[in-house]
Amino acid sequence: MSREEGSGERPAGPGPDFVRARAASDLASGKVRAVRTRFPPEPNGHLHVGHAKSICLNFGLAAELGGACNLRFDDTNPSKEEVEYVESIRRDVRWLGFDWGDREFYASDRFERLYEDAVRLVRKGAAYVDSLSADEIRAYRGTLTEPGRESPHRGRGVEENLDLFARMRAGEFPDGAHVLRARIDMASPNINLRDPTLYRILRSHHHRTGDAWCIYPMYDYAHPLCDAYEGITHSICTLEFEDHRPLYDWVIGQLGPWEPRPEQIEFARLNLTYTVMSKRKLLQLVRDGHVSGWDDPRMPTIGGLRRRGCPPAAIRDFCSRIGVSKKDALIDASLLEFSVREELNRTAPRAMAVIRPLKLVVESFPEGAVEEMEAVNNPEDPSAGTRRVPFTRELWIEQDDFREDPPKKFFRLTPGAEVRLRYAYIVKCTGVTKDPATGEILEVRCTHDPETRSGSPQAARKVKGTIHWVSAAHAVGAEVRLYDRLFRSERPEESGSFLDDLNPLSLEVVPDAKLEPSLAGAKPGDSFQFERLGYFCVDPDSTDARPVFDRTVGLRDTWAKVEQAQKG
RNA sequence: UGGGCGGUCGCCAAGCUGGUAAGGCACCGGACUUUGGCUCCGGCAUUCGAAGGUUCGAAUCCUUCCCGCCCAGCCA
Repeated sequence: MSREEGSGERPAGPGPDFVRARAASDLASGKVRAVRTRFPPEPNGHLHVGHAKSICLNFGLAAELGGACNLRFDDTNPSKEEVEYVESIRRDVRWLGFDWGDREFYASDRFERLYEDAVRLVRKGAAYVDSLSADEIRAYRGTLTEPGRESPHRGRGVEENLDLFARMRAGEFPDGAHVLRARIDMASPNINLRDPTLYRILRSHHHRTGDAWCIYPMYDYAHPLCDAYEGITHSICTLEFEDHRPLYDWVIGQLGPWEPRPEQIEFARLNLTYTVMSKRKLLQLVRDGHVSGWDDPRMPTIGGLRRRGCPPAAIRDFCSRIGVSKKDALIDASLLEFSVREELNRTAPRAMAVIRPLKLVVESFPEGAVEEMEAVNNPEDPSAGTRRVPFTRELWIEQDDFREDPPKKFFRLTPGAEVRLRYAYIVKCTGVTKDPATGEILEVRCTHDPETRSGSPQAARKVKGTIHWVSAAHAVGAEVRLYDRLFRSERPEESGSFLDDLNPLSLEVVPDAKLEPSLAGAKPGDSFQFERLGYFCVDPDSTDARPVFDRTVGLRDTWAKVEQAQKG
């Protein structure tokens, strides 16, 4: 197997996983002529990173092997599904960088064929209409350790079953009156094989078929058949469906032959530290207002990651690094952050912004004068060019960059010490002005060395630190939203108490940060690296009058670690 | 104490036909640096859930045991 790079994406992480290996081998052995996969979301919620793992696997492996991946909506339960989700899912998959061409399918488009196949099942005696209530069926099913009992209706004749099933479809019975069941084995140790329900009567408006149907197929019946109808070769799903595979094979086997004959392969779903991934919990966060919506930047949803400024390439890289296996894994959130930083480091233009402003007065610099300093847009990408940043006598610097009483190894501004102002001059702190009443530092004062202007020979002088700044007269005020992990613990409490673990500091809004003027024209979605701080993205709430930036992720902060260590 | 599936470094994960433990993240050193960023160099499992056994040799084969996850929707 060659280790060629695919479509420009850098290979990362381990080699082929067991799913890719199997698909490749099926292709090599001639078992399948071409690989066909599918991503089959139910349109009843928004996609999240866990889905991204599946999307990258399904679309990725198909592309790598010269096959194709279908987008299929598993819309067999109209009571929970809505068309708004369909649009959201399509957008998210597309945004992640995948293309399903004209292969967009819906289980609901197969309702007629599925019904006809169900009739075939009834004809061959492999399915029957049961008239037990839901409670009775549950009671008859037995338990994990005791076999189930056969329904008194299990022996109904084919003609009666055909008649009943047709009348179910015709709407002659109320919801729940009857159900179509597979006739397999009520004593099977695998509960999924104890005559599973294939069809239920359900009067609910379907987002695509309207009121054309009042009976709907169950997942275990519709899914394998849709795979077969679409010519899927490898039906990749998550571990909890492992027990369903015998049923999947049963359905496929009853109604074949199929060419190709689809096979189900299961892998472990993604779990990430400091967040929750279940649909129910995410919905609760939104419904209860713990976050601003499905696309709140703290949410692990695709919409949340997008709004937060996470590039799709970073998500793809992350997915390639986590691997695919059958082990229940809890991935460290720092791995996602790593992928995000790596991508943004390459692509995000740099800019200077001060989040917690402290006035710095350069006493030796003439009042009213403005010098344009040349700044590099992206040291990782020379083609990004340079820009000019205005320098004046009064600047904003970061509060963290000045310490009247510095700890050891503090390389920033302190009384009597020198520091370099990025792309400008080396300045020396001459003192501070304090509020006589509170003792609060009002401003820091310094003088500059005019010989050290950036680019001049004298600028090569070594100074311990370099800090960023923004000209006070030119600063653009902005709201900056600092996000942190949504939960306090790696595994937010299970059950309903996960809400107790919410991190109260997951969002800090800074109402008046100071940005360099070049940031004024930034558009929603644009990402920047605010030098020495982190990566920030323009939020959709942003307006020209009031820019709003979201912190995607901070830069690695070695000093923070050192300082932390010093404090013990 | 029914069935299914897992258990290799703090977190992931290669290792599948036995030959003497890849890689990534994290972490710890150091170099470089007009971002305490990036980059670079170095460190980081005598051990593979446990115990036996087979073998010249086992994470890889056999046996037993332990731990974890999933399944009793007319959800997917």
